[in-house]
Amino acid sequence: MSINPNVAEIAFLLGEKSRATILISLMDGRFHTASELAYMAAITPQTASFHLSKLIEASLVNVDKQGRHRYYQLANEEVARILESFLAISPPPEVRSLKQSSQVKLLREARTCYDHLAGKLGVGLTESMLNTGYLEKEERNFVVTPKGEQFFTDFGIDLGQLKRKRRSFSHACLDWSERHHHLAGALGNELMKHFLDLSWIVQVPSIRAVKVTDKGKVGFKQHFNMNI
Amino acid sequence: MSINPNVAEIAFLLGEKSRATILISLMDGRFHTASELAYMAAITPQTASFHLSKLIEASLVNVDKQGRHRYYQLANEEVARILESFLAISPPPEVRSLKQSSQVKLLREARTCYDHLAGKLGVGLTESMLNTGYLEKEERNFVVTPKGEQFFTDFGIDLGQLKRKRRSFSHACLDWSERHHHLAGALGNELMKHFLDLSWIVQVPSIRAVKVTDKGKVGFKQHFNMNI
DNA sequence: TCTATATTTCGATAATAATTGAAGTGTTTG
DNA sequence: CAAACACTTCAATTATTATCGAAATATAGA
Repeated sequence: MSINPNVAEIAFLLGEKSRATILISLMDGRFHTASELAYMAAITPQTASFHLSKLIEASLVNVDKQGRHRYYQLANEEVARILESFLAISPPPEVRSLKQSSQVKLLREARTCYDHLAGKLGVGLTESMLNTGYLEKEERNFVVTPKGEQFFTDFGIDLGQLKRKRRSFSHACLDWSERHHHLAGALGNELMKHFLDLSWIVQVPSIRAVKVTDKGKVGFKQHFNMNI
Repeated sequence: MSINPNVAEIAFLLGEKSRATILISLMDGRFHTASELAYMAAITPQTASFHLSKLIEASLVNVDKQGRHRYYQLANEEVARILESFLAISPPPEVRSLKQSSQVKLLREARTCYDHLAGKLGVGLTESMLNTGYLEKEERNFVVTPKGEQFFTDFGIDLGQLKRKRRSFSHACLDWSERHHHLAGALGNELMKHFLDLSWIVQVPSIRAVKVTDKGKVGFKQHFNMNI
């Protein structure tokens, strides 16, 4: 019984914190840019690039070049399954299961995804804006309707300035817990920053969860017709 | 979703060739000594000890101290399952499946286990010696009967010298392919060396398999009443 | 073309880990 | 008890590898 080299190779690649974080980040099925992945793993883009090249070499990850962006994703279903089995293998420590499960609950409820809102809150917000006709979905992006432009301006968001930024203005981001798209990009980022400024949401320390304040509950109801 | 540190930790431990070899060697369910494991992984006992202490710390492996020996085994069923799933994850390359399966067949037939015979040949030989009354099983050991002493002496094996050796004389070893015990220890080793000297068996290069020669077929039939 | 941005490559450094010789601990055996 | 043995611990060495600053490349948009 000789060991299949793949076992050790895959295990080796997973056995490094930064790479494990990158791979698990990619498990949401979305494409991610190298910078996003670097941010998530708390390393510099250079280091992320170094790790990504290793992952590509091992056929665990693919790149999709689009202009100056490079979108990374897991190479195929099997890789995702392998990673899933890894996660399944090491369940959260039993002792802290109460705290742990409440953390997962919080994350499902509302969290940051890179620099915008995700979870029930993020998806609900996006759907609300689609329903009220502020946004329209168009392939991988959301576009702001004239009605939306009026709304965002009244709400205190300078769309002109955002559009001038070199990053994606408003792309759709698939939510791992909700399995629906939510708003990402500069607009998604600006909205979240605005909610923080308005104290509608506060960040939960140490995890990526956010919480809606009482003030936020009123605000989301009034401006977005959402019941939190 | 924060990453469970266990994922990276377990993967890290598996991602090293020597440790992977040790772990997979332990998958046969038997206890192994540090020296055996070092031998299998082709490293020095010091290095094996170093790796084993890491594996113990991570609760993947247990030790059972018995006198000056320390018997290592997988910590529990779950660890075995995890390893199994790893092996399942990376099946042998399809292209070589024919060669691969014939190698496994060879190993099941007859192989070396550390320094004695295992597989069908090893188990069959042991059962033959039990049936003819040369050996008797006694817990984890085999004992040589008076009839057996006569036989081994006639066969050209100096039992006195073997008993004077500081290693286990004749313990029972569980066979992973046959799920039966076979003879290990100094006597098992001496028998195998004797078979090699007599050209009853030859080693198959690069894998741990051995092959019974035509001369061996006659010999095993004549002296051990075995049909190969 | 120039600038901002995203990413990679290069080079150097720091950190980490595997390996082994030598020495030490504890155990069995004659 | 002394010698052989199984194994570990220590210490030093040698890879290996992760990391990041600096510079290069490539692209999009003004």
